[in-house]
Amino acid sequence: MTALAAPLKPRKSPVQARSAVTIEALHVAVIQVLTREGLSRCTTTRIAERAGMSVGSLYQYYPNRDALLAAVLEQHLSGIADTVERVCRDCHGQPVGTMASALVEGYLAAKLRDAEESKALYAVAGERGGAELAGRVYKRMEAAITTLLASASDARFEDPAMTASIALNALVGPVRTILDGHATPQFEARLQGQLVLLLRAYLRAGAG
Amino acid sequence: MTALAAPLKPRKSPVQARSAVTIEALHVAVIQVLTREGLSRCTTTRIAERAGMSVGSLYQYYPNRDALLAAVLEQHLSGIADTVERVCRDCHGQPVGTMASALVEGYLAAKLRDAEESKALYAVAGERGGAELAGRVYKRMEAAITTLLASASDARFEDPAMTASIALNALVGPVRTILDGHATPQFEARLQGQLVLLLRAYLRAGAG
Amino acid sequence: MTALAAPLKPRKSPVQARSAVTIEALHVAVIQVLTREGLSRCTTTRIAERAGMSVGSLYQYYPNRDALLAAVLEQHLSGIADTVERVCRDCHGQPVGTMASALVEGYLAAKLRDAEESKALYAVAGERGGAELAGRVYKRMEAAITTLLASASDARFEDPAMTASIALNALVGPVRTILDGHATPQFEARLQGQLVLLLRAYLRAGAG
Amino acid sequence: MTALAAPLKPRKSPVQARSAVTIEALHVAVIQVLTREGLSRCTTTRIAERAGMSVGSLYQYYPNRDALLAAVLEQHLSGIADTVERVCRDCHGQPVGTMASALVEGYLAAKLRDAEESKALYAVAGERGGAELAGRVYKRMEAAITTLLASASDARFEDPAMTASIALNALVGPVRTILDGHATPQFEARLQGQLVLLLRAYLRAGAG
DNA sequence: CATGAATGAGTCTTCATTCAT
DNA sequence: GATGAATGAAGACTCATTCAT
Repeated sequence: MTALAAPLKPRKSPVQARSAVTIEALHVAVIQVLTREGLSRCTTTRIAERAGMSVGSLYQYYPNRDALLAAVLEQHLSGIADTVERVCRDCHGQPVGTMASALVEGYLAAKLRDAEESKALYAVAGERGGAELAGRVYKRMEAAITTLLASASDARFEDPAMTASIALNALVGPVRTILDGHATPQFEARLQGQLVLLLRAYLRAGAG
Repeated sequence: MTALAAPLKPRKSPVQARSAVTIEALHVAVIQVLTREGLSRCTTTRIAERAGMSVGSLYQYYPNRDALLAAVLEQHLSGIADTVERVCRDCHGQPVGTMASALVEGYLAAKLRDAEESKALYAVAGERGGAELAGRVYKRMEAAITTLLASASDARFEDPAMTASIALNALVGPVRTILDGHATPQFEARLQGQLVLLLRAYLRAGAG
Repeated sequence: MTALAAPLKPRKSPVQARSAVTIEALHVAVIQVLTREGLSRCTTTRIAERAGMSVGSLYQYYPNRDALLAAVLEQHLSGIADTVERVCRDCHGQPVGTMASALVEGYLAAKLRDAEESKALYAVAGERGGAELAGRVYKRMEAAITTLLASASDARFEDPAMTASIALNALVGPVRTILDGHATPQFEARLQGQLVLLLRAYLRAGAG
Repeated sequence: MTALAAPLKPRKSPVQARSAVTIEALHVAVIQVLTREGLSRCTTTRIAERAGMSVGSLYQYYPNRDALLAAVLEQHLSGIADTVERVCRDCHGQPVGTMASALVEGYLAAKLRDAEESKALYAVAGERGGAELAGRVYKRMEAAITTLLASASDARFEDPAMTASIALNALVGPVRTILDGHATPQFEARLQGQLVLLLRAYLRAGAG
């Protein structure tokens, strides 16, 4: 996966219903193979097999393995970013305490909804092109949070972009720890509360 | 890298000076090849070549490629953990504000000292066994920080382990963002200050 | 192209105008794809696409890829042979000097009229069955020239067939050199004159 | 074989005796597979199998299939060119009649010595890069013949290069006809005599 | 009849690992 | 102990051909 970022889009636009179904089957298969076999054993043959089609068909929809993996990763990350953006719109103009809890809840919910998927895709994101792709999506979230913070009813930030970036990235670590399975049940149970605590404290401290 | 977690230790104990030197050369070579070629092109032949020895010799020291990669990853993460543990010993009994800044400084310094190495190894850590290995090392750091927090002169934590874990993981995300290169120069410049802010605010908020 | 020599003829007799048009479109497409992509990338899908039809339709007209390529090659070579035969008829009974210049002019004109086509088809002719096909067509030309030589008004050949064959094949090499592009502009410019010189000299020398 | 001309040389210099033997085995195998199966079925697997080694070994000596085919073609053509050059040196300063017969004899002998090999390689020479390679070697022969003609004791050529080129290429066609098998036994038997006749007539006619 | 998605055998190429020297 | 040639399984990708729509 040297050029994961290259051709991200399916070859055929899923105009026909069948295409959409096939593409979805491929994405699901990727997650499954990734989960069961790991990235290095996530081969086109195995993906196609699990998706119930031939390798040839896979290549009818994606120009190469990397494009497929990238598409799956992008779909996943876009979903997370969509959630964060929606949360940001909903909290616009609220006090920072509300923002903090809404962000934590939204991000956590989005990431944990398909925990398997989230976990499986960390490996893909770690590859060359995956990091760039992830970077682009993170920028979207950062921008949304920046706008959000600037609208806070009870605080004023000197450098909202910086604060937004730190805030977002501070959520990433702990959530990944859970997904990677290095967390005790306790940790998991109390995570959301602690993250709200963390974010509120930081936002309040960071406000002028 | 199907069994990254398997045999971590070199076959030979580095009793002889030559072994230690050879092993070190291999580790350095791994980082270089990883950086220049990426994980998928980080082959045993290339590693051996860059380390100035034959593939055969490589297999004298490690039973297989995964063991070598795992050893390099472990060495790297152990180094980070050592730093964190030292910092924790040094700050024992201090106020939380001091602890926060010391932890941030120590962790950042350790990770950014060999930024190339840190970055290169993310891919290795993403592989099957890498996550578990990373998890084990993180436990060490978590334990050290837990002990540290419990010794704070100006605070008392209800669940120091939980707080330690969140605190540590909150550092991970932002640092990775820098290493992945998705950070603006501004971000990088002000990172340490913001992380100290973040950690202090969280620790104070989390203290009973 | 394992069995290039196999079924040469289209499945449908071009009774219907549409068939003839479609077949012609396919032949043109073959030349274009061959020129732009080379033999190994001259696939049925690409041919059909360029001919403005589906692969399925292509198989309505030819039983397989090799049959199509063979048909195109045969059409091309037949055209050359037709020209040579016509020239031979036109010069019947003339002196050898006239024959030589007419043959050279006719062959050169036919081959260079569609230089791209001629050039593209060398690769096809090089394949297994292509050589046999080419051999058959050359026999036609050889026969025509043999008859021609036997009718010469100013010469008598001991073995006209032999002389015809050598004469014909002596033209082939130089013309191919031009088409392959290894010829200087000078060469090209003076080629016809030299070939006439060559042929006249040989025919006169070969005449009893 | 899109880039047949690319890396022509073996990866390892055949310093060790074993290398030379292995390389020779590969070259022989290429000719055999080419002869028995045709160019399109001349795969790396089949070549290696016939050479009595594994595919991996093949790739230890050549970076890819095209490089191997190109090397075989070049070796063959170089041999022909060597012969022609030697003949040209030997006849330097002789009368054109002598030159003509020596050239014909030399070229024919060289090409027919390993008729199978010569025949098999026509297909390779037809490929993209093969034509260029062949072009380069032909230039060598052309140059040698040009020098030869300029030294003729009994003739003076206005444009020896042009004459050399036509003369050389006029040999190519008839010889190929034999090798392709489209020749009657008669043709073959009398070929040399006729070619000498052809060349002598042309050279004498072309001399000022 | 036309279409073009699906198939899967077959290609080239790479690489971890072994073992004779 | 060191070396590096040999191995061959496995991966990514292509393409001729078929057949359901």
